[in-house]
Amino acid sequence: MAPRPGVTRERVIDLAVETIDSEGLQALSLASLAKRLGVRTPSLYNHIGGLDDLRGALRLRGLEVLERRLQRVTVGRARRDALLALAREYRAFATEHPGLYPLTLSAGGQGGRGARDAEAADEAAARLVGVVLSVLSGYELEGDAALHATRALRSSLHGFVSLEAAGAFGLPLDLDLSFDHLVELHHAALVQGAYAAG
Amino acid sequence: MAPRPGVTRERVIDLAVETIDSEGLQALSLASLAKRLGVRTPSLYNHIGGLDDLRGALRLRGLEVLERRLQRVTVGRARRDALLALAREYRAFATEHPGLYPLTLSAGGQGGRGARDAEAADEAAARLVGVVLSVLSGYELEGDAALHATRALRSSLHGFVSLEAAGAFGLPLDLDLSFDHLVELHHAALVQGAYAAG
DNA sequence: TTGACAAACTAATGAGATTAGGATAAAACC
DNA sequence: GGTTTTATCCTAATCTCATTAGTTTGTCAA
Repeated sequence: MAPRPGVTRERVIDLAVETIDSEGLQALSLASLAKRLGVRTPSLYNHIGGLDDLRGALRLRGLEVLERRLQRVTVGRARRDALLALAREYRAFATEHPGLYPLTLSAGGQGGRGARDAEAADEAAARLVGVVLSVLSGYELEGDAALHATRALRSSLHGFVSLEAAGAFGLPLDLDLSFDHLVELHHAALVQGAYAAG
Repeated sequence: MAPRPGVTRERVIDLAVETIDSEGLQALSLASLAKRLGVRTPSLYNHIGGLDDLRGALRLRGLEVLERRLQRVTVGRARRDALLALAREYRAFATEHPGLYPLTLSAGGQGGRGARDAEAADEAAARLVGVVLSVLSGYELEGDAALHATRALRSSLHGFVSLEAAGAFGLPLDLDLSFDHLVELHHAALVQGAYAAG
């Protein structure tokens, strides 16, 4: 299918993921990717539409992996069990992919080559929210309450892992414990119907 | 004090704040700042140590303003009153400063010209955490519980405003309501001593 | 008026993204 | 097997930007 079996879009993306997770988001450059792939920079344009397109592809990749992981750890579980599993897996993903994780929240791309990716990423993001909603459905919320609860949970999870990654939790206090406390807080609120009025 | 009253460090920083809040973080460049200041790019180096130094200065600026604002709205209030005021002001700051806000969480700088700024920023960040701790002190937590609660609250606040800024809350459901729900969740947990075991 | 100094300038370098156009190897086709 | 097609890769060039070096020039103070 492809003449001269060398670089492929997948290989570029794979290498980009490795790069940003080990060296940080700011270390992502077409020049360094090309060098590590043994190719000149402009050659990358045969596989990706440019840096923005690559970022869009990375966003899609991250969302797909995260959604799959959350899906996997929550099947067969419900309520507190499912909630804790989902939360811990979310944090694990962010910890293992410190570069990829923040890209999953970047804004969708514009037009051009990455339009398909942007659309697919939006769908993956919707499925991801769906997984969270499924977990919360075990608490039998009704109407808008489930949506408010989903937003609250996503906020707490994203906030915690972001602050953790930024090194914003300075004090020498167990982070795992803090995280579990945070999740328990949500569980308690869900059990006690804190969202009923909403 | 200064020959040729033209550009000053403060003016550069002020203009940088305007730029990132109106055009986004990625729009920050020495070239555009210099042009808007009516000066050649290298001249900026008489006032700032470079782009990294400028980012460090912006981080400091953001932390100082945020801390001052949170301080102001919580004096004379306690418990639920103080908590809600602090949370809303936090969100207001993030909304009014979509470019400056994320910089407040960036990692501290290294050496060189920005070392003083980095140190000052760390102190401002510590004061900011102090404000949150003060608000939570009204709930009479003891020991590590207060720290866990602070982390939980910061996580939720940062997460919400980040997701909001990223446009990650897609559904047409009132955001103000979701936010207040989230804050009430923390209030309820604090009142009910959810952190007692910690 | 003059000397000192900060602030501004020009010139140059280097990294990086991106585009245009030509060369080529591999696959597809006859 | 030879030919055509096509995707991949290349070189060359342009553009933007950050940064450094070295020089000029206002402005203030003595």
